[in-house]
Amino acid sequence: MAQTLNKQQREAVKLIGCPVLIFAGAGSGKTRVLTEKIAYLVDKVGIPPEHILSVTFTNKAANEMKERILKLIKCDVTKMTVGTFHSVCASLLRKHIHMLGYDNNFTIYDQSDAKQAMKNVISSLNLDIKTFQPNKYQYLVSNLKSKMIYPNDVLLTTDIYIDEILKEIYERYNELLKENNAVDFDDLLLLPIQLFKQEKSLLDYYQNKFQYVLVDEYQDTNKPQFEFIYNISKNNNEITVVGDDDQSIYAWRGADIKNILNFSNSFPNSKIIKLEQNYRSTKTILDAAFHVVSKNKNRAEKKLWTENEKGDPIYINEFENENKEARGVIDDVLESVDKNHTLNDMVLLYRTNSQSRVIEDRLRRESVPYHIVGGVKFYDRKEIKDILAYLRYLINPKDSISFLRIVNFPPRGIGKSVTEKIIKQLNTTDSDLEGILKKLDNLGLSAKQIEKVNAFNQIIRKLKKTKDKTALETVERLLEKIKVKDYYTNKDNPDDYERLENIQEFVSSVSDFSDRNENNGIGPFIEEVSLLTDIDRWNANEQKLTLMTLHSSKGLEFKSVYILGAEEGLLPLTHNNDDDDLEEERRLFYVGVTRGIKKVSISYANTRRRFGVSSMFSLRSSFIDAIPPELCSFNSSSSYAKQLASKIAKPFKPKDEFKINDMVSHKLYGNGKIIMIQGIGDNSKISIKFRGNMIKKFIKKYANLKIIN
DNA sequence: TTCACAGAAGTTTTT
DNA sequence: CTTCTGTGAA
Repeated sequence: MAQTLNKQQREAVKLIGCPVLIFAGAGSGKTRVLTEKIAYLVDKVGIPPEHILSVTFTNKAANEMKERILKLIKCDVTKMTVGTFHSVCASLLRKHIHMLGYDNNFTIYDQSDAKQAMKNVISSLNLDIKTFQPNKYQYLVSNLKSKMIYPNDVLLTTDIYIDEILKEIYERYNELLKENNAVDFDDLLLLPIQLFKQEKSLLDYYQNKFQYVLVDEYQDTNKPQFEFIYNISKNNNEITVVGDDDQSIYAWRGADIKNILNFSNSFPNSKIIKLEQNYRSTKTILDAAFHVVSKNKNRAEKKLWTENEKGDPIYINEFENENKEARGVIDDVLESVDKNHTLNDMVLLYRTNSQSRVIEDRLRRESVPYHIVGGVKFYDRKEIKDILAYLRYLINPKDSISFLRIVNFPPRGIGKSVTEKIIKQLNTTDSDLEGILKKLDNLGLSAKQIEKVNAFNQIIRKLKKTKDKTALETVERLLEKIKVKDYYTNKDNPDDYERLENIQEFVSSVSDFSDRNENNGIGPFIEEVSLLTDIDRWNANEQKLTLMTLHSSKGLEFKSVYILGAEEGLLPLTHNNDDDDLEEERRLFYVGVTRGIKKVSISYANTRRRFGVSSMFSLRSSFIDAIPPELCSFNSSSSYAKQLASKIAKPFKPKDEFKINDMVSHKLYGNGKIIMIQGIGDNSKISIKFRGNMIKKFIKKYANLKIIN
């Protein structure tokens, strides 16, 4: 990174008084420009921090931005509003959503909650769940919302045709959410716009509050996001957006490339600045990436350049199958670690989350520490969602989705017949969930059933007393009350052990939250958790190898980048032969390649298992063929296989560092002695005798045992 | 009501 | 190959 700003960067920083669009290519220092601009606005122009709104793509980026501003100038960054669209909108709604008939303690539904809600809607409309798949309808509704098409807009011109049934489902879904005092991710963006429309004074307030607006990754904004910032800044005209049409990779979730391409029309008298000097990558990497993306018809003409060296060629590696690919790539990673790289210099990128499995298996065998971004997210795990559901229900007693999740978990004898009666009452009368649970008499329940529901009510009532304590206290009390640890300990399912560990990790994250924040009740905790993305939990400084999807890698950089599975049908991933889709895949590939600083390796496998069984032959990606061969170094399968043969000749032997009679320590149970080992490798089962002759059996890879002397 | 088992279905990408 | 769903027995 250059020490001083170049001419265009400087211009972008200092240009105020009109809307500014910065076309910033990969690695051109756009985040730096945004940061410097904010510092300039505060320090030189004299705009108070509280009048600045800066929107980033992830919470992580927001935090980094704040830190970087602090390094440049002295100011109170906490007064500044820096965050993602979703988090900014959420905190706005916390203050004003009552104007729309919700309570300010509303719950934010993530997509699995939304799916559950959709499922309830479809069955309450007596529709066949097989024909009207909740998944599909949730997707359809979300798509409509992200285009700001409402139930009453029966449009034949859009690509989604709203028929009567979709309309009814859509309407009923919205009603259900409102009855639950809940919003989904789309509502988070839509409701503020509705508020602005409805309450003119509120719009005035925010126009006045946010005198200067900055937006990062502008190419990936959708219609509601555009409306949001447009409303706020249309009078002041003090707005700076940064984006790169070549890196637009979220059209599938409603991001509208027109937002960036038509910026000048939306904001009159705007100026455009182009940042075309790349400070990140080698000439070779840039050249290769350009040759791929320039195949796109739909793109603004531009070319990045760099003063950096030519550097290594692009390494193209062919493998027989996905297992050998994983092995080959990891061998290369380990070799680099021996030379001049550390594990966190490198990243493994792939198109679909499911590709991580084979890689993980290999990494575990080699005992390489790694971290996966995405996939099954931590807060999406069943055991964590259950606990969160309790917390959410404590805050928002109208939340029927959370209620249904916890009313019989851990099992307390409240079954389908009871919950169905409650839900029916909810759907057919005006009373809300809270009211129904207060008087159970007229539900037609047996005395025993009433007793059980009251036992549940009792637990909730007791927990409510700690509601205003710190999140940590509430969670600890909760775990104690519902005896969830006992529930998982007493069953003999090997997965349950991992569940316990996750709960433990959850508790430490709550504890961490309580330490970190002054305002540390369960409300703020849930708010943070529901808007946290996986990348926010990722620590780039840890000595671990990072694995993530190409999508997640946007905005990051690594000394060495591996792109796996570059095969036709996988990257590009094609479901139909739409040109627009192919162009987006190409941009995705472009994003991946341009993450690299020094070295980019691309690999593909000749056969790849999908759905576990069927092995199919695959062709190498056309994206590879778009890179001029003189920029590449090819490793064909056969020669690579030979190289490998000499290296891999020594048979792989699992590292079983545990022996019978070893003393080991365990996070939960303390110290104990190994009395039995069944099987070998990571999946072996280890029996340990702890204090008081308590014997527990663990799966090695999950147990996290440490040898003690 | 709960648990266990069998069968079916499913993979883009994420706030 | 996994994860979810539905069915039947205790």
